[in-house]
Amino acid sequence: MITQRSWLRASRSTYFVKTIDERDGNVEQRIPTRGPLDLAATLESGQSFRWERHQGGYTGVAAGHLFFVRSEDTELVVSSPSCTDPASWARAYFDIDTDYNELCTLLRGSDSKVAEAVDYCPGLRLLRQDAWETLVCFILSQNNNIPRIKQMVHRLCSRWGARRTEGAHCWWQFPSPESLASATEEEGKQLGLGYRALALVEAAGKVSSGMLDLDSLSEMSTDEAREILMQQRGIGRKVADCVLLFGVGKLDAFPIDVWIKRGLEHQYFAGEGQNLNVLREFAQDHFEHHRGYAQNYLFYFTRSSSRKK
DNA sequence: TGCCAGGCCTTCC
DNA sequence: GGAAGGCATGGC
Repeated sequence: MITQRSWLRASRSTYFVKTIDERDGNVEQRIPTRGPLDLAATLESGQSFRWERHQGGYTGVAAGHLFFVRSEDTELVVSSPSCTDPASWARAYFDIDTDYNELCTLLRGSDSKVAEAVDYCPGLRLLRQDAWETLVCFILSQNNNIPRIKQMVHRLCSRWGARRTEGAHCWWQFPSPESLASATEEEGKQLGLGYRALALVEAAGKVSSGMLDLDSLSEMSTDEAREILMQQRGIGRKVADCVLLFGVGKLDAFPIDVWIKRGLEHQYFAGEGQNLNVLREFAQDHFEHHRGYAQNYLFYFTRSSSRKK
């Protein structure tokens, strides 16, 4: 498998321009986005669950810090009351080192269906998130909808996350594995997490004890990493692939949820229902390169166009 | 009011 | 090995 990232990356000549945000006094940093960037699509599409609209942009918590982001023309503007170098965080988080002009061109060349999905929202980014946070969020995601997942994550953070205050701002950090490991299944259920509570507490215990080393997953093959994740309670093929794609940077992962299943069946199988294994094999062969990016665009296209109808 | 949701697990055949 | 049913509950 040829990795696409090496040649999608261009030189790291990104420059930052610092200004002062008059609204809250935080230093703003501006990053050239190198291709389209649609913040609404990216932050509300069910990759991450901790962002809210705020004064023409978004506010959210990541890596323990509170961030404000907005897009202006070809720049991403980012500030934070606590992080001293929000631009460095944003560049990684929003996949800025990938040239999305080039990526979109590559994907459009794969087939007309993918081209349609890319053209529907070329500014959709693949977020590069923390593996632990991604693991927790996607354990909660099973048989659930995005607004409710956001609620659950919010409750989880305010119950077991550390509270931080900086000036006029306060926020909850994402709970550490140690913090969640101290919780019980019953407490999770009382918080409205349902039957997912047990999987959550077990995963926290394994991560905090070192039995499950999330950092090591990036060093493994995607298949090896997936196998380890799927040994955990409450983590099946789909959740594992989401963790690998959004949290570990395995760009060949291709999570198949109900929307992707529907989309693939509609686009490639004349609407005829297919077994999940058939769809996995199809995706493996058909989307040989940049599979994870293709999945992201197809998910957004299928879900959004369906909701419009 | 009833179906659905970024599914997984167990049981049954 | 694959299909069916159960699981909690808010959104639509």
